[in-house]
Formats: sequence, C-alpha cells, structure tokens
Amino acid sequence: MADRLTTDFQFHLAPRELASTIPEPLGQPERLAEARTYYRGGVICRQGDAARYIFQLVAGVAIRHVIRADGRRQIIDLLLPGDCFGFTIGKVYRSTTECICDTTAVTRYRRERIDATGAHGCHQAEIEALARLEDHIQVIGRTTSCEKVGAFLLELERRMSNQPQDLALPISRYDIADHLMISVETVSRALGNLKQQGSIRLTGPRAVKILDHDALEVGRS
Amino acid sequence: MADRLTTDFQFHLAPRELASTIPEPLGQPERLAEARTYYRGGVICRQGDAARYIFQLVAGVAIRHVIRADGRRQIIDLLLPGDCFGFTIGKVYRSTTECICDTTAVTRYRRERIDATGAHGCHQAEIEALARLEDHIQVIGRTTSCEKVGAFLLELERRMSNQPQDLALPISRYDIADHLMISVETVSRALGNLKQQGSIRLTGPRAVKILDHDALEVGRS
DNA sequence: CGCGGCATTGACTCATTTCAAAGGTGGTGG
DNA sequence: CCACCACCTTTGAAATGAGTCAATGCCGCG
Repeated sequence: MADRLTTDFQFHLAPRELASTIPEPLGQPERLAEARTYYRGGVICRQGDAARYIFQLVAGVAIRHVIRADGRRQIIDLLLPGDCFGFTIGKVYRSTTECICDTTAVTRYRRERIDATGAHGCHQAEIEALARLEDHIQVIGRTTSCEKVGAFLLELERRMSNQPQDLALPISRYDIADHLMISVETVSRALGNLKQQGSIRLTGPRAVKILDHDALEVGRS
Repeated sequence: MADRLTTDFQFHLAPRELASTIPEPLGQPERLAEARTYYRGGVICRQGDAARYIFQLVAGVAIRHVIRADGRRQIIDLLLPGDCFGFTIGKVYRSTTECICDTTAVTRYRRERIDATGAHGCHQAEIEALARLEDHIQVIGRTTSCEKVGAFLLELERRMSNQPQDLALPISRYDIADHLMISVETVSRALGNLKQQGSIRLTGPRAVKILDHDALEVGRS
C-alpha cells in the first residue's frame, strides 16, 4: 500500500538512525516506551478519547486537528519527527492526531507513569510544543495570504533542516489551507504569486525551492 | 497613580486570598519565589533578554507580545492571575510581557534552580500554557470577525469565572484587535453587531453581558 | 479647558472567499 | 495495459467581508 505522498518525501529514516537525532524525552525509554506505526489516514489519538499516552513522532508526518461546529477542520499543530504531543489538562484528548503519510511511527508513553515519576523529561518536550504553537500563531498572524504562506515555508524549512535539497511539502494544499486558516484557492494563488515574484520556485507540486528568504520573511508582495 | 482601567476591574485580590485559589506551581515557594509588582505599561520581561525567570501572574493583567518587522504588534498570550509564562527554548525570551493595569503582580522563580530541581512543578503550568495557546488558535481560526470576537468573549468568561457579574473586558479594543489579529474598527463593529443581534449587551465600554452563549459559540451572525 | 487615549461610525478599496470548472497525477481494477 | 476514478492542484469570475482612511464623540486627567 504505497502512498504517492511518500515517494518524493524523505522521512523514511529507520528508527535506529532517528535514535541519534531525536532525544528520548520521557525518562527511561526501555521501560516506558511503546512503539507503534500507522498508515496514511491512521488516527494516533482521537478527540474525546481518554488521554492515556504522551506521544513522540519518530517518523512520518501527522497533523493535530479539531472539527468545528460548522464542519470546518482546523489544524492546530503540524507534527514532524521529534515532536511530542498528547499533553492535555483533563482526562481526554482535546484534538485528533491523524497521520499524513504511510510509515508514520510514534513512541508512546503511559501518562500515569509519567505523572508518577514527576514528569521529568517532559519539560523540554513541553516547551518545544509551546514554541511550536507560538511560532504558528505568529505565522497565521501575518496580514496577507502571501505573507502567511511565505512564513509557513520558512518555518517548514527551519523545522525540516535535515533536508538539504528542495523543500518537500509534507502536506497537501488543503492541509496548508486548514493550517493557515485560509482557503485552498488562496494557498494555490499565494504560491503562484511568490513564484511569479521570484521568491520561490515550484520544482513540483510538492517541491519548493526558496530563492529569496528575506522576501518571504518581510512578506513584501 | 490610580488607573481608570482598574476601577471597574476586580483583580485586586490580596496575595493571601490568591494563595488559596492559585496553586504554587514550582516547588518550594518560600525558597524560590520572589514577588514583584508593576504599574500599567511596566515590562515584566522583554524579548531578547536573558531568560532568567519563570513567572506566575498573581494579580492584574498582562499581555505577551511581539513586534513584527512591519511595526505591527501581535499579542501571543493574554495572561490572567494564575497563568505562568516565561518558558523558552533558548537562553532569551522570545516575546515581551507587558502589564495592562496597575497593581499587576507576579511571582518569579529562578530558571536555573527550576532546571536543577528537575522542573517538577512546571508540568501543570506548561500544559496549561499549551491549552491556552491552543484555545487561542481556535479562537482566531474562526472565519468571521463576529465569530472571533464572540469566541474571545466566551473564552474570557471561562477564564474569568471568578467574576459572577458582567464580564469586565480586561484589555482595550486595540489589544483585542492585536490579539484576534483584526483591526480595531472591526472589533468595534463586531461588538456592535453582536449587540444588535441580541447576543450580548454592552453595559459599558469595558463591560459586556453575554445573553446568548450558543449564538457566540456557533457564531451565526 | 485642552490634551491624549480610547471608542465608534462612515465611505471606499481591495484582498479573500465562494462558486465553478478544468487539468494533472497516481492507483485500482477490468 | 489501459481506462477509469479519486484526489490534488490550478485558474477564472463574481460577491462580500475586512482593512484603510477619515472624522467624531467620549472620558479622565493634567
């Protein structure tokens, strides 16, 4: 069940390779950790489910989203290898985490044990999640759609620095739209504008080369 | 130096009263805690400063914001008594926290000591901060300005549940605008619309009574 | 009394949404 | 092997909501 999204997409690192790059965040990994893999569309945890685990993504891509009353989907968090999620105040998850590509893998840790051991290793993972959300708030806080898309590309490039070649967009235009809270058409048009003004080059529908970082940063269109 | 913002605004709880309602988040409070008070406009910590402390707001109101390249201000987080802030990945703060009213008070904790003691008590404070940011992303993710303002009012009511009477807006229209990432005029018009449709009543410029929670929730305008 | 900050209202412009349709791509099944 | 199908992407035209510019009112305070 090969997924076309994964063909041009280099997140297929073996767990062993990842072990050196991704820190084990939550205490003694051997005792607590539990590995799981998912296909595209698979749900790691669902909104309303009892929050039994804290997760760390080790391979693939996932999005954490909520469905609003009007049926629209809102993507709260884009998860790349190394990112932790599943932190929640109450007893249930408040959002659904869904896998974007095949060969998505997580390590999960029982929450009760983490709570029991004092949540030592969570600290770093939590402030990283905080930084991620703050960065994202600033991305969607830009005024025009070109600025939003440009800032998103820069953020993506920074977070996927393991990829030296062209920036491979891990998610579809629809996902980008729901993440930036603009419409799909606007995303497509914004990419077209950035391309036209020479800030980026679209080497493929899912491959972007950033030519002018400063233009994206400031967002002058 | 009385501030008119504080006259209609009931955050003047004495530290003793707060002690029962606001948990001490960060270990042995007597040894680590350090109390500080600020006037309106006072800066608790500034973007770029060395991140020496973690803070908990114990009285007043504060906003955490960044100034973008184009000069616009973006409010990342609205801080009410009990909220913790100052978590950062690097060695410096990445945003500025400014007090909105006089008699704003914080308890601050040296970061090095927290790191040394394993960040035990931070866990709860951090996931609360995460929930705050997630909620806010969902608020600004609403489509129309009326929905955003309505969702903001509901969020505010929930977080200020200690106030049984009318909802006292802790921040100005300008602050609301920079928080919801819409213009001041739009905030004013949205409040007017919500008033006209009977969802809220404006008992004063800074006092709102929510009449129809469901209308604000769904955001039908 | 006048000043400064806050709030509201109006008119105009324009970017984005919405609605609609067509092109592209890969996967599946005949 | 090919054709169909589902999904993703792009483009166009029209409608509208929000931004911008501008002016006025409000209130507390020096």
